[in-house]
Amino acid sequence: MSYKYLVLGLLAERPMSGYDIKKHVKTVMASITTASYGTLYPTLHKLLADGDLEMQEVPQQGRPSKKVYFLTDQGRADLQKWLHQPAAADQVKREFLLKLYLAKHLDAAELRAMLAGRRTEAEMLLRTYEADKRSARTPEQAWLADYSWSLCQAEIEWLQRFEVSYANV
Amino acid sequence: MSYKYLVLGLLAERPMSGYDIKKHVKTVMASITTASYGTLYPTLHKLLADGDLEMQEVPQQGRPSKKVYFLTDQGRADLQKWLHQPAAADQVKREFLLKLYLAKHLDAAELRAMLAGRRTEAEMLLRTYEADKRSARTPEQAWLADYSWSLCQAEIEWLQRFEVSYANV
DNA sequence: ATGGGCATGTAAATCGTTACATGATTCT
DNA sequence: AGAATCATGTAACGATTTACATGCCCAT
Repeated sequence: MSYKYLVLGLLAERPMSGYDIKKHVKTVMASITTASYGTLYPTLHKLLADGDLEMQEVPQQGRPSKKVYFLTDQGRADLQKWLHQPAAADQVKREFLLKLYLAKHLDAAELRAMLAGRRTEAEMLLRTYEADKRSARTPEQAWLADYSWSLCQAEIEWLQRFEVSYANV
Repeated sequence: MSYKYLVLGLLAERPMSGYDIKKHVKTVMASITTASYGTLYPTLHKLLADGDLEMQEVPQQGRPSKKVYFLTDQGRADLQKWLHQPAAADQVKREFLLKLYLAKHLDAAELRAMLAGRRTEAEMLLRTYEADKRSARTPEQAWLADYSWSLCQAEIEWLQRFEVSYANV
């Protein structure tokens, strides 16, 4: 997804270390990305080299010292520019879609099982989004959870319609 | 997405060359994947080496000869096994979601512009799905188009609700 | 003759995940 | 004592895209 703007966007809010960013991503942004250390640290190094970030090492008592990164003017400008561009139209690369497309190789019972399985998964996801909505601490977090919830709900409804209509065939 | 099963699934229907697969993918599966030659040919070579496929070169008059691939029993078994597994729960990695999350760095007018832009894009996509629904030649193609249409429609509705509620803030 | 379709492929670059490597401290 | 948390990073691997490279035929 280009993690550049993820990093830039989070650091625009407050200076952070790589570890801080990973924690933030894991706790409040899990529905957007799963960015790992293997991506995050190299991204920070690259942005530092490119002049989008600066870094200050902060010693701590009883802990390893932190490398705290913060935006330069250039980094801030890059972020603003990106934010003002329209979001790239992204493909919905779902494995499920491929299986649906290849459903001719399944018999009716198998197809129904697949759809039911998918719906069960989606219903579980929906519940995590509901939890996200309740625990949201900023408007942005709430929007995100609500958006994801809405699309997930739409998928469940589609699956239900499909299951009903397919049962009659 | 692992193109293995895309290739296996298409070849299960009828033997094809890499070129044929690419054409099929481009014309009727555009909403699922954009698989390029750089992925397709190496995937075919690998599946051939792994014993999932066999190949026969077919000379043609006035055209380069084709390498037509078809499934072995092993390939057919692999495909069946995969089809019977539940689809992996996939993340909705949308660039738009990241921008929404980072919206605190935009002022109200800019946010409205972003949402409107996104809605316009989604409405265009919706029209392509409607065209896909009309031109579908198999039930599977129709399901796919209908599924994509439903999710796209849900996104548009969410954006409209958001635009309305946000206009009052 | 130029562009498009048919047909094969490779190379370089980018992107990302997973697993590994290290080491101190704090909680149970 | 062992597990979790804090904190940094690298290496190997795998996946994918884009661009390149080749060449024949057909229609305008």
